[in-house]
Formats: sequence, C-alpha cells, structure tokens
Amino acid sequence: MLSERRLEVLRAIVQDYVGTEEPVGSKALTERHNLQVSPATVRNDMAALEEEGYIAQPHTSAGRVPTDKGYRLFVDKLADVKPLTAPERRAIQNFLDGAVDLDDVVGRTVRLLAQLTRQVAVVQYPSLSRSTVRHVELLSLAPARLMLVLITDTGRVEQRMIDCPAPFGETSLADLRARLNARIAGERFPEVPRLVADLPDSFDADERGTVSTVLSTLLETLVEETEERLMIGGTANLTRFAQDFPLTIRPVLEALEEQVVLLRLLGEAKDSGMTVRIGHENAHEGLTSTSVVSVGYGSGDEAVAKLGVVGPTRMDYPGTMGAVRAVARYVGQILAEN
Amino acid sequence: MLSERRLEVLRAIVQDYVGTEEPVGSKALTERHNLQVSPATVRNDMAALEEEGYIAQPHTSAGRVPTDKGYRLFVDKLADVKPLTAPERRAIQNFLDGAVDLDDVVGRTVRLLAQLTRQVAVVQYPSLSRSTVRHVELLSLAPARLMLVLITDTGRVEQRMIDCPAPFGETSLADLRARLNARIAGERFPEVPRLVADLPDSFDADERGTVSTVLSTLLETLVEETEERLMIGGTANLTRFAQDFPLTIRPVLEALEEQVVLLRLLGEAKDSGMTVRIGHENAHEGLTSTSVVSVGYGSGDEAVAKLGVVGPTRMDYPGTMGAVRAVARYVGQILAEN
DNA sequence: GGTTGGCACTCGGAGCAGCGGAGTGCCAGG
DNA sequence: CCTGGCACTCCGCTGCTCCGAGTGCCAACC
Repeated sequence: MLSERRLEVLRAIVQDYVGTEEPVGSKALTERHNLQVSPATVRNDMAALEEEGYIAQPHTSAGRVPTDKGYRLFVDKLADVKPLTAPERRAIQNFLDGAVDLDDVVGRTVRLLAQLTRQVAVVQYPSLSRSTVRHVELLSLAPARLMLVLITDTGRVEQRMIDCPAPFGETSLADLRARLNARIAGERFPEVPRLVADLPDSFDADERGTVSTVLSTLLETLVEETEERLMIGGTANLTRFAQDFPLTIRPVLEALEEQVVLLRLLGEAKDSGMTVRIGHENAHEGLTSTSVVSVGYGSGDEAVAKLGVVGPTRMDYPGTMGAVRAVARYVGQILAEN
Repeated sequence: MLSERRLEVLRAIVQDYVGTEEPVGSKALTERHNLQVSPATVRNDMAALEEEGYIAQPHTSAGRVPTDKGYRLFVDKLADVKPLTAPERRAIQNFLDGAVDLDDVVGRTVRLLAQLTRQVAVVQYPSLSRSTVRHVELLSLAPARLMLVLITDTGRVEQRMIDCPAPFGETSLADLRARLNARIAGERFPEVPRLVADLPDSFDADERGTVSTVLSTLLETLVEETEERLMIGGTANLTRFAQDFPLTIRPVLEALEEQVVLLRLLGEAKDSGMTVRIGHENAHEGLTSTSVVSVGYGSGDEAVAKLGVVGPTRMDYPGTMGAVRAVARYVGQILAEN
C-alpha cells in the first residue's frame, strides 16, 4: 500500500501533467504544490511509484508521466467530480431548452458536450428496447406499398417501407392500425413481439400475408443494428494535441466513424453511474491512447441511452466527469418534459 | 491565349502534382509525359504559365505547383470526368439497395462517397421546400399536448411537440387531421401556407386557438434553420495529408462542424449540373485551401438536395467528379423507388 | 521565332557536432 | 526517513556544411 504522501505525489503529477502536457519533474512538483518535502524526497517517492507502475519516464533523463494504471488510481481514489459553475449550468439549460425535436435535442447535446469538455462528444439516441411505444402509424403509399412509422415515448421516430404481398384496402389498413395501437401503445418494446404474435389470426386469409409482413417489419426494427443510433461532434478538438499528430489522431477518427465501435464502447459501460475507461482498457486498438467517460441518461430512473466524451488519456478527469454528468441530467429532464 | 502545348504542360503539372504531392520540375515532366520537347522548353512554358498566374513555386529553387487559377483552368478545359468502372457501379448499387429508411440512405451515401473519393463526404437531406407532403399525423400525448409528424414523398419525417392553449378532444383532433391531409397531402411544401390559411375559420371558436397553434408549428418547420439537415463522414481522410498538419486540418474540421457553413457552401452551388469550387473561391476562410465538388440529386428531374465532397485543392478532380456524379444518380434512383 | 544544351546560381533540407539544461539516481549526513 | 550535494544522462536546440534539384539566362541551332 502506498503511503498518503505518495498518493499525493501521484495526484500532483497527474494534475500538473494534464495542465502542462509535459513530463513533470521533482523540482517543479515541490514548487507548484506545497508538499512540504524536498525534491529529493519526491524523487524517492517517484521511484516507488514507478516501481509500482503508476508513472513512467518517456526518456531516461525526463520527468515522469502517469501511466494508464496511474490515471486509474487517480480516477478511482484521488479525484472528486468537479461540479459545474452556476453560469455553466444556466448555459446548458438555455441551450437545451430551445430544441424542437429529438434530433435537435441530440444535436444540441453533442455540441454542448463538445464545447464544455473541449473534447469529442458522443450521444446515443434513446434505445428502442428501453422505450415504450407511443404510436404506430400505417400509411398507404400505393396499392401494395405501406409505410410504417413508429413513435416512442422518448420522441424517437422510425420509418420503414413495406412491400405487401397483396393490395391492402383502406378499411383493412385502418383496422390493422387501430388494433396494433390498441395492443402495443404504451407498452415497452421488448413486450411487443409477444403482444402481436397472434394478430394475423384475426384477419381474413387474404389479408394475413400483409399483416404478417407488417409485423415482421415492425419486429425487425427492434433487433436490427440500426436500432441504435448515435451522433458525434467536436472532432476538431482532436487537433488540440498537436504532438505526433497524424499517428495519434487518425486511428481515433477512424474509430469514431465506425458506429459499431462506438456502440460497443458505450455498451461496455455500466448501465448506471459514470464509467471511465482509460487507455488500454478500451478494447478497440485505435483508442488505446484515449479515455472514454460515459454515463447513462434517461427521463426517469432508468437509463434509456448513454452519452459521453472521448479524449486523450491525459484529460482533466474531474472536470470532464462533472460536465458529462451534468449534461446527462439536463438531457434527462428535457426528455421527461416531452 | 495559351498555346496548345502550354495547356498540355499545365495538365501534366496538375496530374503529377496530384499524384506525387510534390512540386514538379521541368525534367521530371518531360520524363513522365512524352511532351516531345526538352526540359528547357518546358521551363520557358512554365515561366509563361507562372506569368499568367496558373502555377507558382513554393520556394525559389523548387518545382512548380498549380495555383487555384491553374486548377480552375484544368477543371474547366482540361479534365474529363472519369466514369466509374463497372465493379464500382455495382458496388454502389448493392450498398445503397440495402437501406431501410431515409436516414439509412443518407448514412450509407455518406460512407460510400467518403470511401470512393477518399475524402470528406457531405450529404444534404432532401429539402422540405422541394418535396411534397405525403402525410400529416397528429397525436395526442396529453390533454393539451400534441405531437405533429410530417412525412414527405422523399421519406423525410419531421416531428414537433405542440403545447395547446386549451385541451383538444379526440374527435376534433381526428377532424383536424383529416382536413389537414385533405388539403395538403400531395401538395408541394411552398403551397402549404396558402392552402391552410383559412383552416382555423372552419372550427369552433374554442378550438381555433389550438388549430392556429398547430398550423403555425407546421409552418415553422418550413422556414426554420432546422429545415435543412445534413450528414458528413470520412473526416479521417483528412489525415492523409500529413504535411503542416494541425494548421491545415483544424479549420477544416471546425468548418465542417458548422452546419450553417456547410449549408451555405452547398447552397452556393448551381442547382443543376456539377459545381466545383476551388480554394479561395470558397467564401469561408477555413476552407480556402480546400475544394468542394457538389451536385444536386433528386428522384426526378429536379434536385431535392445536394451532396458532395470536400478535399484539398490538390485532389483528383476527374475521379472525384465521376464518383460524385455517379453516387448522386444512384441516390436519385433509390429515392424514386420509395 | 521557337527550340535546345550549357552553365552559373539559389536555396531548402539532410546530416553532424557541440552544448546547455532539466532531470535523474545515489550517497553521505542530519 | 528526510535532505542537500554531486556526477551522469540524454533530449533538443543551434549553427554549420554540403548536396542536389531546380531555375533563369544565354548563345547556338534549325
């Protein structure tokens, strides 16, 4: 177990390094933090911390830099989430309140988060599987062509084109629409398959094909990979880390373009509470020198989706965590109002 | 007027520079293109081209590089749009055919375009003002809370929350919904304001307030800045130009994050035919060292929106133009099928 | 007049040496 | 266990030379 002072030294190293972006030496440490001990003592502590793998030196005669393990310890034990200032909170509120629909909410959230943290922001749309059905609409576009529109309590709208095996009359359509809504409106999505299973039986044989097609399209929207959507922003912030550039930034940009990667990233995070994944803790190899701070958000107690930021492992964790948590809270409120 | 051979020299310079990314000298030119003249002659031609402002040298003793004006001449006079290969066209078709809804179409198009051109792709959603109304849906969420859902012939779906001045009954709602659709379904959006202007008059006084609110929300969706949406992708391609990095890439990324900037950029392009804006021809200052190749796409003759790519002025114009045109065509087809 | 080879000149970039300074590890003394 | 002192390491900056690609110009040629 590390002594209290050594932890303090680690904390100081992390803070300084995050601030200056340069390896920090023993002398600078004693000057900027009043550790009440001499540089020589700090050097001994540093040697111990390095021994344990919490810090490392890039070159033999350079200062120390925290390792992933060091950041881990910092986040777990040494960092307090930094609450936002009152003006910041007001700004969030004002900015989000102007949103006109879900796309707008998500879009604004991304921009907001990117601006607050000065990092890349990722916001997931509310998951269908954790929402309830608000309404199902069926429109006839052509004699044998329907459009299915699905609306959730979180404001998400999904649409699908349907080619029917046979023409489907207006009255039958109204009938199907009514019965569908009667069964599933207000219900949670995972329940839907069970609730509609026997619906085709109550239709005439010549309509049953179309009804089945509609239902299978409906069910597909729930399992498909398109079920989960997300939006990212603030990629320009990546350019703030000018050192060894293309090498660092490129794999990150590539990873960010892969929705699948991002979804998996968010999926790995805990459902409740904030998750911080540091450097190599991220499975994707393009993201081994980045950290991901994410948290679930939702209108009620339960999270309907996640949001977070992606940044260099050398990031201001307390501040970032504070911003992420605050934004998630406000987004939850906005969703609840709708 | 420049002689035939000098134009040929300019073409060769552009092609070489685009290929090698390095200033091209007179000797290299004569070797790689069979110009049938000696380096000395080419030097004279180069001096003339430089005099006219088509090329420039980065440093006194370096090769020549095309200027924006040089690229302009190249694109206008010297370049043929390069058609895609048959496999490429098949790939496009296959890739786009799997789309399930409009978001998916746009998303796939962005990825496709980014991959084909190896540049940043921008795709605008079909503009509301150039679409026709397919259906308007009104849902009651709470006694005095409605949701308006607007569906266009291009598959776009817009939603808005509406707070009513007074509770609005189910039958009145059905009535309003029916009348709204009767009036505007199948009509072009710009006609809508005219078509619904007198609608409140036919309702009872106590309902008129809500009807007006609904209508004004409907009309707002048409003028709002959110009317135009777009999606971008392929930003990782920016990292391919490793030289003088952060300086180049950052303003571009920043510009790309500003939807407004991008919309203006696409808006400046011609409605029909392909538009190429080179370097300083772009108003936005972050984009003065990039070129934008854009074209309208649509299900019929008329363009409903635009798509394009953003890349360095040093880009393969024939290839890029070919890819952009081809993708626009296929997207138009897909939209027409829905 | 346009084209060509020759030639002197320019200048950026690679390669190398020197050195200054920040930082370290270790040791002896408090 | 802490501290000051000291020798050592090594990164990175500066200044230097040298090389070569590329140019402009000129005289000769067709």
